[in-house]
Amino acid sequence: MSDIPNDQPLSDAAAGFAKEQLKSFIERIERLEEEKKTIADDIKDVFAEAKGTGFDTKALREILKIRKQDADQRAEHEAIVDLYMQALGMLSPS
Amino acid sequence: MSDIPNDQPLSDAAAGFAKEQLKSFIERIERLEEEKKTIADDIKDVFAEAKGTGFDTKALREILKIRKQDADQRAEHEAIVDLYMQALGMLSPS
Amino acid sequence: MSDIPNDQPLSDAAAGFAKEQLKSFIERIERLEEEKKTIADDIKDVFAEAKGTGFDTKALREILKIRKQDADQRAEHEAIVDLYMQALGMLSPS
Amino acid sequence: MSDIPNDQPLSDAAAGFAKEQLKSFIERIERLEEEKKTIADDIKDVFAEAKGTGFDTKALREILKIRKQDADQRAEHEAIVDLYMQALGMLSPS
DNA sequence: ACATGCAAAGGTAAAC
DNA sequence: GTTTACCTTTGCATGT
Repeated sequence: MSDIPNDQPLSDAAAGFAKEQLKSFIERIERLEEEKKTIADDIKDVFAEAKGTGFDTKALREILKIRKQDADQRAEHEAIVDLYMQALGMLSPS
Repeated sequence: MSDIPNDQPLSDAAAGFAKEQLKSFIERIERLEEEKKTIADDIKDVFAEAKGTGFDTKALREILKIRKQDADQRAEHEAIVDLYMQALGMLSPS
Repeated sequence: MSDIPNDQPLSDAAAGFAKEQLKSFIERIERLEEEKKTIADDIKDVFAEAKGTGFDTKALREILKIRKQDADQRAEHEAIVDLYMQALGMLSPS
Repeated sequence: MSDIPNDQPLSDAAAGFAKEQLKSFIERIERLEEEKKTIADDIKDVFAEAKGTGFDTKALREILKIRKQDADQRAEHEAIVDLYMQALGMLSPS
């Protein structure tokens, strides 16, 4: 529940600066959130289109999940290989 | 990495078409999910930057939430006004 | 922020009953949370013991993660097989 | 799944021993994680049961949080008292 | 169309 | 300070 830092013993210029910064951060985030929502809506549209073409969305989601898991696991396997190679001194520690 | 089953009583052409369509849907969605993740990461970066500048992220999130609520309320209010105006014949029905 | 249900127009007996019930639920949960914490501590102990024996805990965690992923993926694969079999009418829908 | 690398300059006996140890640690942890999950599920069940009886789970969680804070404060207090007693020679150091 | 249950994502807090 | 795990919340799908 803390507030914006130090607007008491600051010059008006500094306070105004912090205010502008705050406004900037807020607006940047809101802009990005908007873009994110747009993309989320696009995804929904694609699902709807696929459903309209006769595909089962539940199966589609399942496929996407598995493909994601595959990718994750590939990354994990590489991570553990690196870890072992480090342990064997075949790789310089990061 | 198995494909969709093509042992239904479909012509090879139709099966191949469905397969291409499926591939297209999957790839479109995966592409969009990637974009969504990029933006989510961007948002994280902005929060990190704000934190580094001395702002309290929890307070920032609270402000964003309030502003979002306000926006929602405004939208809802306008929707009701439109509805009334439609009912009164002051607006053409959508 | 709602409260315990209906303690206004209830007989003292009913109110007492609700109070006892509440106490019972709270205590059951607190008991379980305690057990959960004990086990979490046990896990930490095993990691510490392994580390003391010369094992790299980071590698251990990596192995555990992969084994978990394997299990999850096996379950997912079975789920999608079922889904396809349903789609092909080889399985009754759940 | 792959094992730990045994191409180090270790005797076969030593390598086999390490392998057994690793397996043991992994299995002990997985066993404990399973138990932890069981208890977490039990807790969920109790919340569900409470909800079914008409209690507001959000309020229940709030009560639990407050009681936990109280317990933590009490524990902290006792720790300080112990510390003082140790300092005064009224308690043997841990 | 609504309401409920479930799954995924994000946020928060703790552990290393 | 970074990462990881838990928990909360939200949105999505399903059924009535």
